[in-house]
Amino acid sequence: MKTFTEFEQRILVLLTMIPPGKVTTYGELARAVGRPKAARAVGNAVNKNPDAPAVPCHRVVKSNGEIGGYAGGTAQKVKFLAKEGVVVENGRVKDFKKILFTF
DNA sequence: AGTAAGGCGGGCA
DNA sequence: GTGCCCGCCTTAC
Repeated sequence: MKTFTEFEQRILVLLTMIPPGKVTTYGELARAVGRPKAARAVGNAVNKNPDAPAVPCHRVVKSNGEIGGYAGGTAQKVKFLAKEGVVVENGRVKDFKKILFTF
């Protein structure tokens, strides 16, 4: 078991709460952990995501609706989202606000 | 122990 | 809508 920091663990848990077909933002996650300005830290935690399939890190997008980045490639991220019913256009989530899941 | 980098956010011109 | 700045938090080497 690697040294999972509280922060990381918190993010991972929150990610698992995200229902399929929905997306959240780094800012929301940061806010959920009590650090609304820790969006970067969130991205970092998610990036090191130990259980990629178990933790829907691909369901995390930027605050402006952009896909953001992905350790395996944004294309892969979009692919996964599309499979879950999330439509992505030109690197941005369609109806982002509508499928945005907030804690 | 200190430094660098990171899958960002928000505000302003 | 675009571009630029700074700020914020954490992890890893």
